[in-house]
Amino acid sequence: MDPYSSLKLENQLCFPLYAAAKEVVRLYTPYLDEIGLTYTQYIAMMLVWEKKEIVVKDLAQRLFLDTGTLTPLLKKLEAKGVVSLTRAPKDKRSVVVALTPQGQALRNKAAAIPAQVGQCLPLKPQEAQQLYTTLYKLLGKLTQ
Amino acid sequence: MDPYSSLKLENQLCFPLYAAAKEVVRLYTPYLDEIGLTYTQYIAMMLVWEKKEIVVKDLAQRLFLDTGTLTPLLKKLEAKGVVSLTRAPKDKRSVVVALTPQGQALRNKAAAIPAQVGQCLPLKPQEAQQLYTTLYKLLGKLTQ
DNA sequence: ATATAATACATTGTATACAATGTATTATAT
DNA sequence: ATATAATACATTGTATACAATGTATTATAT
Repeated sequence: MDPYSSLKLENQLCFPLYAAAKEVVRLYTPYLDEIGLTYTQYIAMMLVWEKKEIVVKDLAQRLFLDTGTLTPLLKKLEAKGVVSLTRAPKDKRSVVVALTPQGQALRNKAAAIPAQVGQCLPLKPQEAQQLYTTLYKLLGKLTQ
Repeated sequence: MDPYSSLKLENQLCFPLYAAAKEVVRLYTPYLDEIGLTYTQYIAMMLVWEKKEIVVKDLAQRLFLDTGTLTPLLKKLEAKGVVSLTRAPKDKRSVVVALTPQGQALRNKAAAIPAQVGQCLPLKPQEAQQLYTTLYKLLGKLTQ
């Protein structure tokens, strides 16, 4: 019996998770390139598209990212003109990320991406559903 | 019917994958800090521990990483003294990553980590198994 | 009312991650 | 045998990702 078998890469759950996440992000890249977003910018925009306005704190919480990542990323989105950044009048510590007309226009370009990428994901609907459920369960437990 | 529903973060499979991977890596960090490795260094060392010697090309293939990531990472592992890097005599384009005595010693320190982290992973054995299988299926299809 | 704590974000420093490009070596076609 | 292609790795540039720390603002305790 190999005393180190638990240290084998193939016996780790973390590794396929890490690698699959990277490969799926890479799958998005050519489509995202066309609309000028990175993957992280894309998931941030998804929340802005949905909420129209969202405070950095909430964005950070929903995306599991901290301000060290978000602050520079949001400045880039602002530079592209797809969001505006303003201090909240009620609480000047907060920064409101708001959708601009250009950001709304970008949404139309992005609308086709989920279907395009989805077709490249080689999972049956039931497998995808199960993966989704398990991952959210994991996420919920890991971040409480 | 919302024409943008597919663009909602909560309807994406990629997002929980991306976020869960990050959170699981974060779960490793305190344990890896104790032995002075980053997560990526750790998965690289797993292959070195298993193979004793492995060429950069094979390492890249197994880890789904390219040389832009691996070259500097391997130089850091070399600086720590846990691997040696030498050009292969048979093919001077290849670089052989070999385990050193210090690298072997590090393996003993690392041996406890999988069990420690495993206890923090809130999944039943059957769920973990299913997740593992689905992720490898996904990886296999994505990288062929 | 005011000192203190907590909050929200910004900044700094370190470490990936990868596309694009460069370079030395080896394999292949003729 | 030699020009050309392919291979393996290195380098450069851009973009995260996050721990640690700093700063302005707000909440709280007394």
